[in-house]
Amino acid sequence: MHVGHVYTYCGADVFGRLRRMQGYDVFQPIGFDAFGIHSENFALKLGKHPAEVVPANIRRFREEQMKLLGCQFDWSREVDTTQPEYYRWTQWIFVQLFKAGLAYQAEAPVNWCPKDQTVLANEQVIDGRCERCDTPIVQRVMRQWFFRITDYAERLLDFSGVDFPESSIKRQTAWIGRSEGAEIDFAVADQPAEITVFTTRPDTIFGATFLVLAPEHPLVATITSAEQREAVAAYVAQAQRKLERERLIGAEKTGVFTGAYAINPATNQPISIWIADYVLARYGAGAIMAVPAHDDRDYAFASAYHLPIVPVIQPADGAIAELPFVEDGPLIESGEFSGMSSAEASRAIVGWLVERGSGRARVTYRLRDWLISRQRYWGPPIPIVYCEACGAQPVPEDQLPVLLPPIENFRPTGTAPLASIPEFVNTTCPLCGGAARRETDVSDNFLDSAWYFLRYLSTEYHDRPWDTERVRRWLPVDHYAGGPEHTTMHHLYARFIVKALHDLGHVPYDEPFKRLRLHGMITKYGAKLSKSRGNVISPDGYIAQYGADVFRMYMLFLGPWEDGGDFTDSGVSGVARFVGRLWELVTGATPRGDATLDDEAERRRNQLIVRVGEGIDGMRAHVAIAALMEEVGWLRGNMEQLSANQWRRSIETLVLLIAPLAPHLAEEAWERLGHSFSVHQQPWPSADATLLAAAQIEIPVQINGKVRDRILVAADASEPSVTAAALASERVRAALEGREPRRIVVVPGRAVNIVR
RNA sequence: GCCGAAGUGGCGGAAUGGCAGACGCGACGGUCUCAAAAACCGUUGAGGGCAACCUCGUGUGGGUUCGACUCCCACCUUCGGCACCA
Repeated sequence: MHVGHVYTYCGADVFGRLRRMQGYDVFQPIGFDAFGIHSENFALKLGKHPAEVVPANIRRFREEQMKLLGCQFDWSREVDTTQPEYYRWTQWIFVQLFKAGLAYQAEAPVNWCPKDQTVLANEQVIDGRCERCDTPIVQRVMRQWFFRITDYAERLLDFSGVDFPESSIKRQTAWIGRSEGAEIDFAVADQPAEITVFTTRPDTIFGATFLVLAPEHPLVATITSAEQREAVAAYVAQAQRKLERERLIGAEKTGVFTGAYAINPATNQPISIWIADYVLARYGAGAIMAVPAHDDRDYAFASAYHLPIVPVIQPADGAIAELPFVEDGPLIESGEFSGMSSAEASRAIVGWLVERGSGRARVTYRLRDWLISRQRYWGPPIPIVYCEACGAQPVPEDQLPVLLPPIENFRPTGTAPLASIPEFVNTTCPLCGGAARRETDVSDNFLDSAWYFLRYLSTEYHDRPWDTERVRRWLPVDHYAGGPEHTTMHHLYARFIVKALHDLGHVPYDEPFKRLRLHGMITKYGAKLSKSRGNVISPDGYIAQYGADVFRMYMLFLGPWEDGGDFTDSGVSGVARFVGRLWELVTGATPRGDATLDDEAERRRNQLIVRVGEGIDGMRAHVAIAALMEEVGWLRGNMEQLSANQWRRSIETLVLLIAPLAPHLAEEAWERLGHSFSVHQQPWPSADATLLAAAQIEIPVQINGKVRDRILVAADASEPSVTAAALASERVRAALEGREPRRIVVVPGRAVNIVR
């Protein structure tokens, strides 16, 4: 555990504790997501077995670290995703999706991590590198299991019912990447084949002067001419060897002619068909119509290979366009469509293609189906059995879980470790009883975490994954505290799984999280905390020295929770000093002062309730802590002017308000004040709105926007009386230099501005 | 290149149209002490003035407004994300 974890957990805990005091039933669960490559690699590094390392780590994490933080986790409902009673239901979800046709097997180009020796989902490739080990990813064609998350693309774009940060919505939307356009079929000249392309610019079809297929396009071999066969084969082989990253970033456009021609359905002219790696097999149709006059990439390619460039769009102002001209504009050289605007022409041309049966409107998504298989050991076996006669069959639900067998050599080799265990592989078909083989891949770690919020509620149930009544009562999650790194992975997957389970009748709602709040990152000298950088900071020493309460508050005092911050321990002493002063107020003698400041103290007390509550509610505990510090300072300085009753009222409020932030201190203080256990079961103090404002307030008097004086007026003073008071001020009169004000703006309760 | 967030003292930050710099760190001065630490008290945006006070000041340039850190436009910088997505 490092200080980043403390920041995350305590930020969420302070919020949860406030809500509990505010009278909500708060369920704050915790669990361990300990399957997956990360845990397995860690075990490999230690030369131990994950089944041994994981429980030991969980124990240390829970007993020696988490429990010291003072978070109100419900440990009785802890989950551990590596336990059979948990992953049984992960497998059950797989079976539900399989039965619904949402899990399927396909031969497809996939991301392969050569170091981890497994495939990865698209979301788990960061900048062309493995999300876990940073190794450059290569493409491989393999038969793998996928979830049809793309079927949910449209619904995943709908955030209308949830309160998510704008950044999260934007990122998920961009990741899903909806784009409207058309599919257009091009007949191949002198061959029975047809090539379908996807374009967002059907209006430019008259300018399509060649076609480009991705090297992996299934028709490449079919259409290539005998003369070009060798060159094409060489190019395809070369493209396969390249890392995806190199293909994407390579500035130079490369490609090769297939020797074949297609007919442009708009012009009826033959156009050459090329293969180039700037066209991606996994997007759209894996093939494009190239319009070099109106697309940067096609222009670069056409220039490099001396292909024809035909402008068919004009700038709206009629100027001669500098090519490539990628904006919209009126069509030229486009037959009956000439003169139409891009938007108008797109509609008309798609209509015309539909009539001829050679095209259709089409929406495409950048989102890929979720690749679920992993050729690794440490995960839930995918619950599928292959039978010669009956094909792929799900393991019957009453036979779940498919236990992960304890094996010694689990080192990844590229083929699933489970495949080396005949006792595991060989089984019988659940349908016909004949000999069958088990699936030997395990499922993606992100599937484990895509549903745990459902399991927390019903950890004691062994006959069902969750109790419907409890789901109805507690879910969806009211406040989900997480990291922005999960935006296009965990959050997206969880939303998908819940929507799928909803459609299958297993949960009554279709968004897992109502309110999402993202925490910022804790850095050291501006760098992310990581073992490889050697800058991981453990909270243990700080907690031992200052106590958990001081450390919690210190971390949150860094600034807004969503901003994170750079960890320097230079400010811990300030929080420690504050806690010491508060403690003195609680334990010191009660003053019997003259009560002259009782009214002010009461007003401050009410204001404090509002400030602390609003600060915590907005995940800005630092302003709540600052307000508490101010109040402690004020009480210390005005003891002699407060009655014993008012003093006690103020101190008790202070203790109640600090309870979410410093739970241990507050409990002890509460007891010292003569109350019984527990301060955390007390209601959050309510502020009396009528006491928030003072009878007399000080407001600034500005002249031309510059503050020249401050005057004391009644809070409810009328405009004319405020004006009169402002003009009566010595300083104002001096600044006016005898001139008549041209205008006087009175903002009730805030300011007066005199325009000279 | 595109999308997003942010730029305020020496530092973390506060103020979301009305007194810029709350609160804290650091620094400086003081009390206590043989001394130091701790604790406590005070000062601390820049410049000017003996002083009361004055001038400037929230990345840069423009704009809206009686009034702008806050709203609008353009730009610069930093961070995060996406990136040949047709």
